[in-house]
Amino acid sequence: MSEIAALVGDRARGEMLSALVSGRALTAKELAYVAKITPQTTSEHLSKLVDAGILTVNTRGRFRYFRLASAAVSHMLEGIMTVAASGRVPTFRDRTLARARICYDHLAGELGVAIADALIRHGHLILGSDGGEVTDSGETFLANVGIDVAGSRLRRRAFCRPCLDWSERRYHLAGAIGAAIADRCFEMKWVKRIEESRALQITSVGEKGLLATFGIKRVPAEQEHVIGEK
Amino acid sequence: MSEIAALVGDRARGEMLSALVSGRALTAKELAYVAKITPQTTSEHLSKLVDAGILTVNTRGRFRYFRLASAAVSHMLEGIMTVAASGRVPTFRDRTLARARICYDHLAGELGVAIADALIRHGHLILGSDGGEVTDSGETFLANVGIDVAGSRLRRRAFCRPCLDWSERRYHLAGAIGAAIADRCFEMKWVKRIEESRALQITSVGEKGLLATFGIKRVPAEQEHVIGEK
DNA sequence: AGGATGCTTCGGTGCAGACCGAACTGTCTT
DNA sequence: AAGACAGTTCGGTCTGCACCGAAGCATCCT
Repeated sequence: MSEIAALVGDRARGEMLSALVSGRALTAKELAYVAKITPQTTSEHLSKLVDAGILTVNTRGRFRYFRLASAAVSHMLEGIMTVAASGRVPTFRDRTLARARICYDHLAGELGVAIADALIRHGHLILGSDGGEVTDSGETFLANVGIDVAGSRLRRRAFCRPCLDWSERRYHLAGAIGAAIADRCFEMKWVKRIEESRALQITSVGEKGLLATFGIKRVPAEQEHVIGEK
Repeated sequence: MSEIAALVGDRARGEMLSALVSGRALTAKELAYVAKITPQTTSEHLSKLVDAGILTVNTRGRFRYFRLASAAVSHMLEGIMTVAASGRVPTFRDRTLARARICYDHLAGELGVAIADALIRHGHLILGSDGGEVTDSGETFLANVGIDVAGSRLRRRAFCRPCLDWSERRYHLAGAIGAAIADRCFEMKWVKRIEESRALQITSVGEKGLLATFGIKRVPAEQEHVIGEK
């Protein structure tokens, strides 16, 4: 265990991994930039991370794209961030991330929770002890939003989990359906990435769309930030 | 983030933290023993962990008892173990832990999942998007087992989460109710700790009790161990 | 072909931090 | 009061490893 933690425990590697929680695949050079180190050193770090099964590589010509190897890795990183954030005074950046962010491949933060809540409240989604399921009405509903649950790739089986993380201690939708919803939100330009981070900004189109579709009102910005346990 | 991970990333500190995932409070000397280092060095490590908010101390006379500071810390550690275990060949020890173990203060592993499943199947527990709730029948049922949900300390609100960990990728019951169930299982000697680890052994009394109470049959020992994603 | 670009390998430097021995504080026992 | 025991503080050693410069290997462009 300590071997894995030690890999995350280096400043430079930590920066790289944080950048990759956005779910994007980045090249070695881009990662060198975010970690503020030379390409040589970056290369060493990356090969260690790949060897440990934390990252996977995808070579495209002379570029090598690195991404998190699995949802388990993303989950681990969020877990570490949770502990790191507790007891710390939330920065502006923290608050931005708490509002809406990408967590590997799905939406998290207040936005992610609000969407999951809305789906459940309207009976579009049922959550049981082992994930959940999209209902018939949910299938129709999502189809109207532009997500074809019945179609090929997606199974109705939903995977939900509580990003028991530093901003919300509630469930949001992960897995294939969560990823599809996130993709669709990008497609419709409801959200867009802030800088190169995993924080998201809800566009004005998005605010209208979210209200009309899910009944989600703008989250007041001055809302108190909840941190840590109980 | 990397600061927290670096703290876990040391071999000696990792051993100590692993020992503490059992939920027990251990003294500095005991931790020195499990980490195989001298008391001086242990002291340094422990003060770092306490400063970082990973551990809390409880001084009793000349003894100082250390324990994990929060469920978030426990959760983080399980997340790291998940990644560490994936891709590794499961050892006998892994299999023992996968069967039944203590996760901070509640039951995890196959046993933890089986109990949560049984409660849901019999309508004693409902899980929603934000944790769950013990039903009326559940309250009666648990009272018969010796757990007073209606009583003072416990609220009906259940906190469940998927220990998306290396042994089971399904929900089990955590929080106050999960802890109460675990306590009661110890009280009735249904389970007992193995060695000084967080692994649990189901006693013969326990096997009978679990079958009679929850309808849980003995899990076949030769069952294949599931590791990793998907 | 020649040069630019992305990335890796190698060799050497320097620093952080894990570790222990020795000495000290505080608590409990007899 | 003396000794045992739990834990800490201090000083010093030594190793692991993050880092970079230089050089090498692919791939792409023109």
